[in-house]
Amino acid sequence: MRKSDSETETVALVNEPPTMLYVVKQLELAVRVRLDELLKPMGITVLQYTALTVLARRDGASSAELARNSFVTAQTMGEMVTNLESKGFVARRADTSNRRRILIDLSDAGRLLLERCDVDVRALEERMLAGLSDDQRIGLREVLVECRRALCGTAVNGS
Amino acid sequence: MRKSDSETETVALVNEPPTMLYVVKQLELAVRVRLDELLKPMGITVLQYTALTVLARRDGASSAELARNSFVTAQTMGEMVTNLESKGFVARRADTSNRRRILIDLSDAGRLLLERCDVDVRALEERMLAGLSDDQRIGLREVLVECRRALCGTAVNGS
DNA sequence: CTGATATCAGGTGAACTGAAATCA
DNA sequence: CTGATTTCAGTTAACCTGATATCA
Repeated sequence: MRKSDSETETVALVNEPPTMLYVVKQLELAVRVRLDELLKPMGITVLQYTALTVLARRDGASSAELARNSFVTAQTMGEMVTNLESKGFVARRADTSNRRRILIDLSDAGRLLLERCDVDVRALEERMLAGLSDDQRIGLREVLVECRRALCGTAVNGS
Repeated sequence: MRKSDSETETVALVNEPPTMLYVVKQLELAVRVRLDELLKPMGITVLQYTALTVLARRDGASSAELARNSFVTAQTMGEMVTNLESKGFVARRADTSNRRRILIDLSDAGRLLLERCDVDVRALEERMLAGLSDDQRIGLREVLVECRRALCGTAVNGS
């Protein structure tokens, strides 16, 4: 399994290339740092921003649904929603057809915040993809979605 | 800016596809959860494991170097190294040529731990890539590395 | 009764800023 | 003196488990 032909001149401790898992992590790490720099002046964290963007595409979701989508427990997501609510970016609303559920909506302030971030976030994404051809961009999206699906059996959208 | 042609039958709030930044994050999220399940029985966290794999390829690095490689502050990395040292997975060693630096090495226990994780981590990676052709795998690595480089100007290896 | 949801309580690992000491 | 490294102290956001109440 482990090939030992050390062709490179580097330190021969482990001369295999980094794993794909590591490369994925390194990219996400770089994205997170840049996104954090961008969002800090806006008063929200990367995770809060992510939750807001999910709500922008799935308005009226329950806290439990958001939790499943983000791979966290219902308690954790409940705290985050409370936090976002106290900042005025989301509002909770009772579900008339099911009194145990509490639906979550973006507030106008939340929508405005996302719009204000939009330009900078798009610029960041463009910067990340700058060295790629159109075909590479399309292929990258497909491949990332496929990898994600292979790991958890769910679509990125959360269905 | 906001196109209003609601062709789909879903909630027409935002019918654009998720951003690439979001897809990258979702994949890393899925990887982290699976890796966490895998590493928990080994007694280390994903971040500790990552630090160990970096040391396996760059033995004798300083805490500050590791911090830069992982986009965290020197304080944070210092704590993590202390943690790993107390578990016996790394050892600190004085730099004879520069007394302010403290070099960090994997211990035998640390190397053994990585070897014990290796099979499961490789299986996880293979699971993630299962739906991809060889060409797609090669292309994915190149593209991810290029995206990372575009965001921070450094090679994945940390030079 | 079972299962899903929400929430409270308590705790932890991981990150930050600020400040200080050491040393090239 | 400047800059890099390490480390101490305090704080925070984000996550966990466990327990509890509600409701379909």
